[in-house]
Amino acid sequence: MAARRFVLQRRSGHRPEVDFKADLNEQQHAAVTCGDGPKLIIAGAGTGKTRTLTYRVGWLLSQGVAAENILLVTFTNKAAREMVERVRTLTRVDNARLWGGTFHSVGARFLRRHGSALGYTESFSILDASDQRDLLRLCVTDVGVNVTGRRFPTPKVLGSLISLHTNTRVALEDLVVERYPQFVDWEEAILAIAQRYVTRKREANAMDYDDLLTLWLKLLQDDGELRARYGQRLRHILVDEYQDTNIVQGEIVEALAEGNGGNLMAVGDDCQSIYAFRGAHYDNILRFPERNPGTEIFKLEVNYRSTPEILALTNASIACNADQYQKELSAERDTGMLPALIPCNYPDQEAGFVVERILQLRDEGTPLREIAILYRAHSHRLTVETSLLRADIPYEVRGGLRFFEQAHVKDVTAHLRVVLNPRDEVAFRRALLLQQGIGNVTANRLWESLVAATEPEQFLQALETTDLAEKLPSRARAGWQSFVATARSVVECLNAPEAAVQSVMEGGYEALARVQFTNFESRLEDLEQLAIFAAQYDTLAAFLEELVLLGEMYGQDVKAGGGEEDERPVVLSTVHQSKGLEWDAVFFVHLVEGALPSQRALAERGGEEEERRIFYVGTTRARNELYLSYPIVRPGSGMAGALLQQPSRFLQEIPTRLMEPWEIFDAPTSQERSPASRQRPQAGAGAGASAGDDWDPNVDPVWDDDSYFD
DNA sequence: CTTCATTACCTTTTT
DNA sequence: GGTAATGAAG
Repeated sequence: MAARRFVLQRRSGHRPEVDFKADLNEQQHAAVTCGDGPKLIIAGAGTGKTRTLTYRVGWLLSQGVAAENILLVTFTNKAAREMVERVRTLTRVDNARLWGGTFHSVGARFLRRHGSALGYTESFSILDASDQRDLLRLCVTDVGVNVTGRRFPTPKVLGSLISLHTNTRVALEDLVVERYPQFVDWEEAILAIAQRYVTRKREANAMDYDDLLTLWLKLLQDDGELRARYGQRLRHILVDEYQDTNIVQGEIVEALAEGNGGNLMAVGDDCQSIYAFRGAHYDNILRFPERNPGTEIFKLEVNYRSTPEILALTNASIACNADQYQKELSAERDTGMLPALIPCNYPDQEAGFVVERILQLRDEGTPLREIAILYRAHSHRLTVETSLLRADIPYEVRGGLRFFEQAHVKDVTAHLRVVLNPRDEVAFRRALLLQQGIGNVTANRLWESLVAATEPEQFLQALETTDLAEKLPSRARAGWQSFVATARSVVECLNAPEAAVQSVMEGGYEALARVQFTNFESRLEDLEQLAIFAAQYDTLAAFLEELVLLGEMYGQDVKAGGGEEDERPVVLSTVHQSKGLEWDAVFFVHLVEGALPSQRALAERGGEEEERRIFYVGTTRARNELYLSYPIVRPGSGMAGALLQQPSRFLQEIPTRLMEPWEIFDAPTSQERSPASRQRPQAGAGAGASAGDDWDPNVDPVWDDDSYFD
C-alpha cells in the first residue's frame, strides 16, 4: 500500500520574528543580545527583569539554540511557568523541551535520573517539613537521649538547625552556640541525631528539600563525566533571583557552568535579598564577578512600574543600606500621588482605614484584584482580615499552610507514598497509625518484621504473605487488614492517581475523617479537590512530586462572600510571598518597631539591612498608590497590658517631604453612641493612651515642621 | 499498649 | 489556634 507522505515542520528550528530593538530599552537590549560567558544582570525593582529574561530566551532561540540546551532556574514555580508561557507567546516556538523550574524541582528531576549512584531508587520520597519532624522524632528515640527533665530541642528546632547547617555550611556546633545557646549542653546528642537523620533518610529512600540541592551538587562534584555531560547539554544557564541563592545553589550553577564554558547568566537585585533566614548568601551576587572571572555586568535602572513619587520613597529608603551595587533607578511613568503615611491609634482603626479606602478605590474604578495588603508576618493580618470579612469585601490570603501540608492531605498521600516507595518509613507509620488499635509500638514491630521491599508489588506481597496478622494483638487486626486492603487497591492504581486517592478514601479514610475532624466537611472537600488535581497526572509518581514541589495551591485561601459574583479578590500576603508581583494600590500595614524590623531579626548580623530590604520589596510592589500605616497602641489582653509602639524606623528615616500624612478620625456610629457597646481596646493606665472617641493628644502625632514622629 | 486529656509554648519570613 | 510533651485511664 502506498503511504501518503506527510512532512512535520520542525518547529523548534523555526526562527521567531521578534523585534528586539523596538521592544526593549537600551540596557535591556544589551543584556538580551549579549554573547557568551558569565553575565550578571543587576535588575532593579520594576525594571523589566522578567521581560529581559524572557527576551533573552527568545533571543537564544532566534540564534538557533535548541530549547533543550537552555536551563532556566527561577525562584518559584509560578515564576517559571510565567516565564515559559511568555516565551511561548513571544516566540511562538514550541519550548516544551526547555528545562525550567526551581532549584528544587530541577534537582529532583536530576536525582530521579542519577540518584542511583548514591543508593537511591528512582522512586525516592521527598520529605516536607512535617515528614522531616516525624523522622527526627524517630532519630531522637534512636539516639536515646533522656529528654525528660531538662529542655531538649523539639523536632522542629532540630530540623531548622540541620537545614540551616546544610544551607550555610556553618558547623552545627557553632549554630547551636550562636542561635540556641540554651541547648549547648545537648550538643553531643544533637550531633548524633543529625548523623542518625542522614542514615535514616538513606534507609527510607527519602530526601528532604535540602538533599535535593546538596545531593545534586555532590553528584556533579564527584562525577566529572556527568558534569561534562550536563555542561554539554545545558549550553545556556539562566538563573533568576540570584540574590536569594545560597552557597549550595551557587556552587551547583557554577559546577554546571564549568562544563559549558562559563555560560552563566545570573539575574537579580541585591536590594531584594530577603531570604537570609534560609541561608541565602548575599555574597553570591555581590561577589559573582570575582568568582566568575570575565563577568560582564549589565544594569537595568529604568523603572516602569511605579510613579516617580513612589520610586523616590523607595530609593530614599534603600539608600540607607551601605553594602550594595550602586544604581539609581529612574522613573519612566507620569507623576502620581504622594505615598500616604497613616498613623492610627489602634489596630482596629488601621483595619477600618484599609477597608474604607479599599471601598473608595473600588468605587473609583480600581478592581479589587489590583489591590494588595502586605505585612511582615502572617499574624499581622488578623484585624484587617476581620474587617474585610465584616465589610463583605472578597479577599484571598496567600500563604499559611500549604495545601499539601495539611494533615488530611498528608494522611491520604502517605498511603500513596508508601506503596510507591515501600522503604518510606515515615509514610508507612503515618498511614498505619491512623488505624484503630495500632499505636507506636505495634507499628514499630510491624515495620521491623516486614520483609524489605523496594517495588510496590513486592511490598504488597510482603504485606500479604507475612504471618504477622496472627501474631497481632486482637485489637490491632482489623486495622492491619484495612491497611493492607488499601495498599492493595493503591497498587492497582499506579497509573491512575485519581483512582488511587479515591481508593484511600473508600478504604476507610473518609469515615475516619468524619469522626476525627470537627470541620470534616471542608476537609473532605479538599480531598475531592485533591482527586481532581490528581486526575491531571498519568502516574502516582508524577502526581506526588508535583504536589510536594509545585504545591502552590494553598489550603487556607479564604474567600469571603459578597461583592460581584466573579470579582477577583483583594490579596493579603506577606512581603516574602509578594515578591515578583505588583498591584495598582498597596497597603503596607503594621509598620511598627518590633514587627518591621522584627525584634528577632535585629538580633542577627545584618538584620537591620535585611529588614530594610523587606520594606523595600514591599513598597516597590506598588504601581500607583502606596499606603503606609501603623497602629500606635498594641492592645493587651483586657484592660491591662496595652503598649505604645513606635512607628518603624524605616518610616522615620525617610525624608518627610516624600510622604503625605493622613489623619484618621472616627465618625461616631449610632452603636458607638451607646457607651455599653463600646468594643475598643482599652489602653492601660501606664501607657498614657486612652481609647475614647476623640482624638487623643497623647497618641496623636504632631504634624509640624519636618518630623511626624516627635 | 493505645488513647485521650491536659499542659506549656509559641508566631518571621519558605522551597 | 496549633504543636509537642506528659500523664492517667482503659
